[in-house]
Amino acid sequence: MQIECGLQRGTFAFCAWRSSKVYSSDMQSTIETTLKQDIHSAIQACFETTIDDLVLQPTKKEFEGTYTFVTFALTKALRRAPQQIGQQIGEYLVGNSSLVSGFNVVQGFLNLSLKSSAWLQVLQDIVADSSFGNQPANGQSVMVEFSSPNTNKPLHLGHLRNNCLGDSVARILKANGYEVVKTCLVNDRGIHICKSMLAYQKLGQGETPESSGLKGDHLAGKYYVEFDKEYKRQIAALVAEGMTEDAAAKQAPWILEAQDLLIKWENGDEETVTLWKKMNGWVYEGFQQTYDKMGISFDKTYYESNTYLLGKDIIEEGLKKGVFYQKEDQSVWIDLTEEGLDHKLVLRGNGTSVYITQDLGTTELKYGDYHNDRYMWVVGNEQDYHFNVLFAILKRLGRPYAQECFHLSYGMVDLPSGKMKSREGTVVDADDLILQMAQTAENRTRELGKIEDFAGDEARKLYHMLALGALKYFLLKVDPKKRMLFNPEESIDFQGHTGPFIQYTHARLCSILRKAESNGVVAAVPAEGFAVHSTEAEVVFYLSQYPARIQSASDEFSPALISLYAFELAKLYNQFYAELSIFADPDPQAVQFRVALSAAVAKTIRHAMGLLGIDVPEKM
RNA sequence: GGUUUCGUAGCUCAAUUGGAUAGAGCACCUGACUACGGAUCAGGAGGUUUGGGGUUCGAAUCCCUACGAGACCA
Repeated sequence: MQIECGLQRGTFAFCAWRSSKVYSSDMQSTIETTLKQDIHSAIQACFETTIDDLVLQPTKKEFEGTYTFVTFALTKALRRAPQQIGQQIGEYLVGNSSLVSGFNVVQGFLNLSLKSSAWLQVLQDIVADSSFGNQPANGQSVMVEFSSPNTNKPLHLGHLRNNCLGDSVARILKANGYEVVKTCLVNDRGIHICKSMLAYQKLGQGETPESSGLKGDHLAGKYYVEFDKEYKRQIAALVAEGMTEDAAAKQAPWILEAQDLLIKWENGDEETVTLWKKMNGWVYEGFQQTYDKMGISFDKTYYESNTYLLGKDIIEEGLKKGVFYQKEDQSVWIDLTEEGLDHKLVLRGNGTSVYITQDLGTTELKYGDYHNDRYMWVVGNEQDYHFNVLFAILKRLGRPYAQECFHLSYGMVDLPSGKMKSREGTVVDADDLILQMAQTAENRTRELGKIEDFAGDEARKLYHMLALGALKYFLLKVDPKKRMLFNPEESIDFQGHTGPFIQYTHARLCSILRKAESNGVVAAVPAEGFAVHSTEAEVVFYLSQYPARIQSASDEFSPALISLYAFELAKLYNQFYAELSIFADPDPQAVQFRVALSAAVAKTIRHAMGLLGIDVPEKM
């Protein structure tokens, strides 16, 4: 008899990559595997049956035990009460399992406690595993495209979320065995770029980053705002003369001039292209400074100015294949009603591209360059529809990579006043925010006065590390899919559920390890005959969950899972730290064990924070 | 108008994907040993999971509906 009690993963309509994932059991610790085998034996022995996929969950804190086996699902097939099933299995395990020391049954929940020897073995395995947290190469490669800024304005908080997510997901995939190519597609041409160019031509008077002291991207952004101001004035003036709002928006002198500039650029007009190059150069330099500060880099940068003409040949191909159809005005469309989408324009009647045309071409280009097995785009959820359309078209065209594309759609960062709008000046600037965070870190550190022995340069590095820790953690601890709120009035915290909390725990751990070294204590896990305290067992158990957590984070593309893990681990360790003395314990085995445990926690915290792109200090 | 996402403590977020008495942090109140770092720890208070129906052993989670918020498509 077979009983179904496994969990089925949800499926995602547009992503074979994701929907094909099944929770694998290969990431569980060896102790978990053994325990499951023992439960299987118990079920076999008690009820003469087997079950397919047996699920263990961590026991809730308010109950005694570490692992919980839920028996509700078995009641129908066994025709017994859930308590009775739990009781029988529990009794069998205590008598026959080498791991189980005790159990209790609450309704349909069988809570199991493990022997000290089991925990010693688990920690021993973790300590011995030099690649703990890293999987061997799985032979799959994935391209992660993220950041993708516009060169008409500086980066803001929304970009920071994007950057942190893309960077962290890339690290997580890598730890899970993927070969990762990080790419960035710079949106460096188009009407919005021409707007700042025009305003600069009109008002710039030769201003440069050097002459103004402004960072290049901020300088360009300033003229983008100037354009908008003047444009609005012109519209208002036309409306005052009796024109409708719509007509005025189309006929204001500056918008006409900007459009003219765009045509000149497309025709390669020398003066225009020179200005474009000059201003974009400033912006790239500014962006690079911000990326450097954040510790973010790319393996390959694509520029839209090189790719915006791509894709037209694919339209041609699609027409021949009958995937697209042409209207009388020569515009090209695709009917995606079967996929639950609309009719979608893929090429304008005058032969010019729309976004989707370019994306078709760029995706083809990326595939040609790298032949990755999988492609990910880290882009805000405002473009959900766009990506659904893009992937649907790729499938219709029969592209080999169509099934392997995934849009990592993340929620917007909102302000208390609502959405950030750069033209209305309601943005939180990335550079400002990083600077402000560093200042907070400095103030806080000075107050506490713990690093008086640091040289000036060393201290500055620490402030920066803490600032980025706080900022990145703030952005990564929330489920990527959900929108999140940032309140500039309440600056990002350094206490509680924060990056610095975890960084602090690491610093304190390092302090312990330094002391162990100076005391001549060697970290060691006793083989037998040492009673592991329940708080210690909790820490060991949590450590053992780490590989499975990385696997989930990789499957779900969610750094938030790693963030929460690091926080919980730090919190558990702090409890242990407050509860038990490490060096004052009379039992030398206890001292060695606790130092070994501390070393393992330090290593794991460092690794987990590393997956978030956050550095941890040895002192703070 | 059509499509779609969301609504959990005063605030910001969790909840092992349908499991136990819905958990953390912030803010608020009360405590912490000359043992290792108090950016810490222990405790208290705080909830009709937006309202209303339904599905079943069991719902914040799935279905229907009303209200509210966001996004996208012309």
